[in-house]
Amino acid sequence: MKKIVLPKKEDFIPHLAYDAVIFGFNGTELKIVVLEYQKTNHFALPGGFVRHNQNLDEAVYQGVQNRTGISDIKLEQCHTFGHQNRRDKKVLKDICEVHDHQINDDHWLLDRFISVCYYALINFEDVTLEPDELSDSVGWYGLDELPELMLDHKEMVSKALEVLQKNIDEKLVGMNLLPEKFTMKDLQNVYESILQKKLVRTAFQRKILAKDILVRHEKKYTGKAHKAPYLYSFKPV
Amino acid sequence: MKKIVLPKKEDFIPHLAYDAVIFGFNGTELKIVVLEYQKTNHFALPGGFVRHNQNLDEAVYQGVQNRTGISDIKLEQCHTFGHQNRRDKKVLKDICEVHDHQINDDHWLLDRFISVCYYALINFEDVTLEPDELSDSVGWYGLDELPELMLDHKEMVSKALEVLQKNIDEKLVGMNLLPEKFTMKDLQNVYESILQKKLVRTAFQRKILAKDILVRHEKKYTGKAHKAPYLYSFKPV
DNA sequence: TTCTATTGTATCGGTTAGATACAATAATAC
DNA sequence: GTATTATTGTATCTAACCGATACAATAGAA
Repeated sequence: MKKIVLPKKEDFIPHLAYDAVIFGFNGTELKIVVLEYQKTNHFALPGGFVRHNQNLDEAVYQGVQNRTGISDIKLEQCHTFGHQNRRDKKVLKDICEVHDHQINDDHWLLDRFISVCYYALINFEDVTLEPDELSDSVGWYGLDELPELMLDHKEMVSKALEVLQKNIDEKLVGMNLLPEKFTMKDLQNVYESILQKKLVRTAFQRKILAKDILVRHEKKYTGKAHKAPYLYSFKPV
Repeated sequence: MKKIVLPKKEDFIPHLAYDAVIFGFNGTELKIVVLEYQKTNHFALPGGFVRHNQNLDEAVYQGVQNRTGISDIKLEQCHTFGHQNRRDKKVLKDICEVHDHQINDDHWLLDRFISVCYYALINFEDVTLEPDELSDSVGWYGLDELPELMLDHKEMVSKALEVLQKNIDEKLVGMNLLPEKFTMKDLQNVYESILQKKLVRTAFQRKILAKDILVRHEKKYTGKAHKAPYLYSFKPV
């Protein structure tokens, strides 16, 4: 295994980290990005540290891009986790050892970290996940099939979902979660996946149309034995 | 002037601070707590640092108590401010110099800090503000009469107000912003101060009564020449 | 007794959401 | 070609909610 270079203590703000909950939708399912650290069986949200000469927002944006290959997304803050027991020396040591680094108990990476949690919502068919050198794999996991996550990352996922649900209307407009043209059912699937509940079809359709944010196009013939739905796209701003 | 002891670098997490926007209401006006640093003409939100052996939440709670005398309040997180230019060496030097400390440009207090902002809502007649040794005074300021605040503290106030407005219904129930018994008009004043807009009297009354969270008591005779309003209290949970 | 300001409540119209009904329709079965 | 089936688009009914308006009740002053 190629020996990687550990982040240098002097480059980063100590005790401060970020983590990101990246929600993706592919037309059917809501999933999130989870990294697996090589040969350790440890799973985690993509996260990292903030450089001394970096804005927090930028650190998160660039870090997510480096660790997952995902760029050009809008990340929003959701909560800062600051409990003093959010550290796990064993996990960090495991990860370092796989990469041929023996680190002492007082190594800065094993310190207590405060972590600022961000979240984003994207179409997961628009991106190709590319694990960085620390990670064995980076993949999409459904919310019900998450592996055991490091530290309080599970709690971060819950918090991020809560915030996303509250902001669903603003987050969805014009976002390319769906292909350019989509049916009303497609859009309802997005809402139902995020809100994690069934919506009333007729009321949903009426509500969305009343917003006056969609343009109606031709019908979509699927070959199924029933009326073909119209295709819509978001009105350009 | 008594020479105070500066916080010791080794006790605290470097580069990490908190600040608190404490909203208070006295039956008429919404105000926030602002500290004035002695003889410097610098004003700031109550804030401080997090000890290595302290949870973030606890640091904020204890810090607010130490710096303002306010205890027994529920603080909630609203945003973390992490722009790299949120530092102001001159202001910090001024404050230290007043207390007879000459500090160098590379002193840790002059570093760049990431700050986690919290907010709370209390009845400001329930507390006696007691400035700590760093502060000249600690006082309540109306949102329209705020002095110039340090760094991005003005932005923190805006953000906190925004979050408070969104959560007003949950924040108010059972909170002792008002005396034990109050009139509907009193309650409407609270809402109007926080939302910063006039509400329709009849609709407000109907909405609140429909919630079924109030107990109606005797009337309140103020001596004015008109119908006396009923007094209410929050239903015990 | 009259007057005035405020309070409590009712009513009307507009908006929104769930429930229900139903016509339109695309492809299949016959 | 006709009947059948599942799905879609829309209309209608009802209940909840809110602003606007109206109005009776009333405490104290004039």
